[in-house]
Amino acid sequence: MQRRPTSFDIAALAGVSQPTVSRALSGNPAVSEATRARVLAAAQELHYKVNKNASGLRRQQSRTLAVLFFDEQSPEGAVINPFYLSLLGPMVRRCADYGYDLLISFQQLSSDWHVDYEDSRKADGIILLGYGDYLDYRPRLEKLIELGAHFVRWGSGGDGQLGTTVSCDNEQGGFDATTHLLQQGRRKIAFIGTIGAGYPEFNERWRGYCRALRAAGIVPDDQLRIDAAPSEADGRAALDSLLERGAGFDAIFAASDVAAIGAMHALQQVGRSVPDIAVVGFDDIPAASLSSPPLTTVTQDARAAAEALIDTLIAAIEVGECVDRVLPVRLTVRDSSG
Amino acid sequence: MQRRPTSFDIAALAGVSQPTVSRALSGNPAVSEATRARVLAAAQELHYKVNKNASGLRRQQSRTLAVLFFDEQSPEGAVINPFYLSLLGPMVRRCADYGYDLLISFQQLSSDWHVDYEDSRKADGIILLGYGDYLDYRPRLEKLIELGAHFVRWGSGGDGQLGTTVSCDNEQGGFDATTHLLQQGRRKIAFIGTIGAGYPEFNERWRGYCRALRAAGIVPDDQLRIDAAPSEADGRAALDSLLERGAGFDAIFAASDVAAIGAMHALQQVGRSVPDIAVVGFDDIPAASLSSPPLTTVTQDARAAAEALIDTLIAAIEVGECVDRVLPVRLTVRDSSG
DNA sequence: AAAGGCTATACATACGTATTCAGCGGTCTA
DNA sequence: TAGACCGCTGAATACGTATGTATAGCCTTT
Repeated sequence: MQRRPTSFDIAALAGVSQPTVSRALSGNPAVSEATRARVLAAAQELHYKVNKNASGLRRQQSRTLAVLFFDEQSPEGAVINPFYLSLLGPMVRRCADYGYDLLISFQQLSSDWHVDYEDSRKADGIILLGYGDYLDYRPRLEKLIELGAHFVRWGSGGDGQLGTTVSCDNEQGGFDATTHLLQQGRRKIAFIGTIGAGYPEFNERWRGYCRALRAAGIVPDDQLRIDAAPSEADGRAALDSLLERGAGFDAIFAASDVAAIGAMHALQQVGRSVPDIAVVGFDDIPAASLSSPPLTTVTQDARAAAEALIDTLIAAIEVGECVDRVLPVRLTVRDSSG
Repeated sequence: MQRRPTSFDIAALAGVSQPTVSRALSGNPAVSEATRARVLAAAQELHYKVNKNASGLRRQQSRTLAVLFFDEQSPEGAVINPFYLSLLGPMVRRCADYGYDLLISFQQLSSDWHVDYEDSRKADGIILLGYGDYLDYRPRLEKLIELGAHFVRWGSGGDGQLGTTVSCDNEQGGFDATTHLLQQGRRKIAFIGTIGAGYPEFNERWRGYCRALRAAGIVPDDQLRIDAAPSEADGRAALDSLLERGAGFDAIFAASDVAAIGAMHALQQVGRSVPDIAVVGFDDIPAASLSSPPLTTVTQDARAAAEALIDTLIAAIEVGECVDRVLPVRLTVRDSSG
């Protein structure tokens, strides 16, 4: 691998000094256009790329963003939320647009906050994914704030939140999904998803569900709500307890796709056809379109989410402004809701 | 954000000079154990972390590996093979063990090789994922070799390959899947997957399929083989043409899970039950266990694959040895194969 | 015409680390 | 006992860039 050209090589070729090269390439207005053009030509010719190490050392920054995935412990290896994985590609692209690199970390929820801490020194900013209110996350966020670190979370915006948040409009998604079912003539719509602690987004989806019902003159029935974490097994179990309760229902709105799929399986196992009992999920994970029947669900636009996260974080770093953002959602109707 | 401590701060605290700190932390044997202990204690106390920029600048290396995902162009955004995504977490962990960072890039297959080129200067080594023999990849690999870059590919090992490859035992996987179906008493097993150009792994899976059939005294029937790319639509279409041909079959081995799921859907649509016609896939993507019925498939161990990739690449970088590796596969039997 | 202001560039330096070389005390050998 | 040698540490320096400060040239102003 031949030696990389340095800014001195460019300077020599362009007939200027090294500092001028640096300024020309960084868009410093003190450099005349004629000079800049010569420098750019020379840089192009030698395939010159700024040395990130040297540049970062000098500027005292890394031009790197860290993404922290918090995965739930599972028996064999960690299972990452598919939605978060789908953010990865678009995030990388957006970062590249800004000239930032993306550093990926996977964290066990159980591990120490030390890791956040370390990442806060390696990167100019942090993106927190999968950071519900599992565990005692507050002290960790407070620590980050105390360190002066820039960070953005994906999740429920909501009330007593710490730091900046980007989220999708969970409440509206819940409303749209439920309204869709109502429009199909369903009246007894069950809700599958844990309310209260654990998954803040679920609370908002639940609120949207209730609002839609009330708008149709229906009072939410507590008999039709079952706790379920986002997992296939929980979705299955939720449906079973629903049947046990004996409360009649003609549709299901699950707060997560995987639980919705679990519920569909359980339904089919007891011989109930699925477009017959309509099912709607939330997330639009890849498996949603592969299930049978394909799952109607609330789609979160991964690219928009990724770009919003990056944009927000970089704004926080470079301009210092911190504005929460809520992204729109879209109902994707497939066969599971008739 | 308070100023990061430097090696000078550690030196002062430990009562030694800065070079000694550097040596102590990098495990240089010239440092006495007593001194090293003092240095480590001081470093711990101040939460000292080596400045990557400075270190990289001095050593002329980045201690970074680049992962290049090559995604297939799809109408809306790029769809990444779920298996590759599942490699990500384990790869990051393994890298961290070695003290390397992981830089992620997503590439359009159509884009210039310049990107590889650039990445080859930003990273000490490159991992190529999704680099089938789509397009004209040979010249690009040759360019990388010419640059003296270290890289490892995931894919089919095979014959005229360029560079080092880590792969799973596709041939054995095809053999195991087919043997499993034979043991279930199936005799007319269709193969769904494109043979020839495009997906080198598929050829190996096909070879395993043929070997298993021949071992059972069955001659592979060309009527029972249908081309299909790894997509749900192609799997569906493949099954339709299979039915059109009128060749009877009692089982299906698909060279990819997504095609297998597509085929199952098509089967169910024409009223054929799936454990009745047995279906086996390949990959064990997350959706495989969520399909209905859950899909029997050949599991590639993502963690083993990730670690093999990293280990191989780092060996190439640090020791200069390049050994191809083939990882074992495992048949995961679920309900789709009765 | 001399002083002042402005523009475009060069000079010098600092960022934090790793490494080469030199030095210092002590042990071993002849 | 002198010289060679070894184990450990410190001084000096280089990596490539970005930036504060100085300087040279030119134009304006009175």
